[in-house]
Amino acid sequence: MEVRDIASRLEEIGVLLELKGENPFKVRAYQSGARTLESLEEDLDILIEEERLNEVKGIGQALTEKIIELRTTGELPFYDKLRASIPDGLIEMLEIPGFGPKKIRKVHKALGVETIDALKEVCESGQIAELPGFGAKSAANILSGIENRIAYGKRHLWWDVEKVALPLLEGLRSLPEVDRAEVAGSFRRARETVGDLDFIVASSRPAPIMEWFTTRKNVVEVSAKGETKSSVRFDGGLQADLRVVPGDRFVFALHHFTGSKDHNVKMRQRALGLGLSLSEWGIFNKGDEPSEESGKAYDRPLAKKGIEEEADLFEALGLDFVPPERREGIDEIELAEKHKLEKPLPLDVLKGTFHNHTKASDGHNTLEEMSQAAADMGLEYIGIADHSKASFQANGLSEERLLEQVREIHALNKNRGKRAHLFAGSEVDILKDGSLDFEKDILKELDYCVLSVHGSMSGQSETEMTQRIIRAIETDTGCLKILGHPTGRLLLRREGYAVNVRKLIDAARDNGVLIELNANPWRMDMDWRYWAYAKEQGVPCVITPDAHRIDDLAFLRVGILTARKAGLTPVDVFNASSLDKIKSALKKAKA
DNA sequence: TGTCTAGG
DNA sequence: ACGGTGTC
DNA sequence: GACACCGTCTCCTAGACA
Repeated sequence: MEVRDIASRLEEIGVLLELKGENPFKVRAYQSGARTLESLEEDLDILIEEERLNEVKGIGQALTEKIIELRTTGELPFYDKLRASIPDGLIEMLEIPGFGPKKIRKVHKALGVETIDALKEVCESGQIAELPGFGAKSAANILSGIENRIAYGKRHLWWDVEKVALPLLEGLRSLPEVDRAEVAGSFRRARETVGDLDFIVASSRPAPIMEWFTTRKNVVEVSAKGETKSSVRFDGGLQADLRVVPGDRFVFALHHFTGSKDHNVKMRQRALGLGLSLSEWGIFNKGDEPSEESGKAYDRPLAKKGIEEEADLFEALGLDFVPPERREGIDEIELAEKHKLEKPLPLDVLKGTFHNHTKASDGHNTLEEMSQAAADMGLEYIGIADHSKASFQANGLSEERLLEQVREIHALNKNRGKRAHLFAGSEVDILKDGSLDFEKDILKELDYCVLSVHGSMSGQSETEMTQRIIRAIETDTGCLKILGHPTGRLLLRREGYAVNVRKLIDAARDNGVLIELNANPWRMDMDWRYWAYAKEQGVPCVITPDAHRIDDLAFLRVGILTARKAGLTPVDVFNASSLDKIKSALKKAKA
């Protein structure tokens, strides 16, 4: 089992133990074990080998055994038993907003409630309101929480959220009462999916802003409307929070609500080390408590003056500016301290792209339209990689149709005017046994090919799938190879197939194969978390939109944000190179 | 008031 | 459950 | 050196409820 999966398993054990009402310190032990595991500097296998795992702070006897078991066998009977000892209904109840482990336990113990339906009943019958700590209001809230929990818990594609966020942001900024406005949260960090939207506004007159926000057309529910904070839900289920803060606190609120949580914790720890205390309300000297009468956290003097931008806030803690995309609490603070944080990729870094479809397979535009659209975006070149014949469902091209397309591309390039240069490629299916859907005699006619798995995705073990793809990576195609969407995931729809991504990266390194950052909002594959390793191994990234129509070329923008998140720089990104350089690289790959 | 939940 | 302390 | 015992916080804040 992968290290990250082991960590989340430990995390889950923590949750389950909490539901069982176990010793809170035991619960915490699992949670902190999960944390340390995720940010482990050393290689887990080496630690296990040398029997040094229990020397790691926070991992003792019990956790060591469980981690080893998960790593070597992927199984953990302790977990299975624990899981089986808790009714599924109780775990489901965690999705009800405002209803956490303690309350679930209480209701379970006092009334024997084990399912959501039973919970509904005791709410309606009034039994729950009798319990100490509960009342009529609690019952009503639980009931509405049950009704909405599906929509509440749902996450949304970054791309879809942006369509809601930008018009709202623009609207907020155009209000006369608004001094500054930004979107914060995981959207600003460019996470591949977003739970809810957070808007932060600087103003001294919140009321009209709240009013404007809660009366937007697509608002279906106003779940909170206070003096400084409102929450609404849009059709489609997306929730958005608006917070209005005084101008001199804007930066602190923006930073706080941008997160991530882990990043915030690290920032606050750092502040403490400097004798300061950081919160969403400002940065204070450690001893300064809020004044007695108000008790409000912001009611103390700021320890630093003149913090107007986030960069000032980082500087106050002795750090370089950390771009929002990097704030995941991984290593960005250490890097910012040592002035080693990569400069964020500029939004115009790409000179061209690869992996796009046309009408010939399952796209909607012609070669000419695609190359014109690419030029309109300021790109010098665009690669076409329509599906191969095995992708029957996508109208994959036969050998004849592909060769015909290559001829057409050459003709268009001869007389291209202001259009972008076209590269001839193919998205070649990696078949079940790891062979490719086209033979070398066809592939060598291409400028490049994208190797992707589309069929027979289930039923293979991680080892088999990894071997399958490695075999494809090692195949001589007579042209440059790009590994396409390495895990095959479709966000919010289906998990990727089981595959050892690190081994794929190693194989790509050994065979001079590039890896795609497929910026199609459903994919975002390879995942940003793996790129640091790819970069370390010297495997270049190709940012592609996997466009099926000209509008999809815009996906490149979120691809760049994701590459920023991964800490990639222009030298790591293949298609940051100009047309001439790409041409010679492609030629070299054919030699 | 204390307890619980939620938020980053 | 972990880690430090004190005890034999 | 094994064992029992005991305290245990990654940070900081708001708001709902009884």
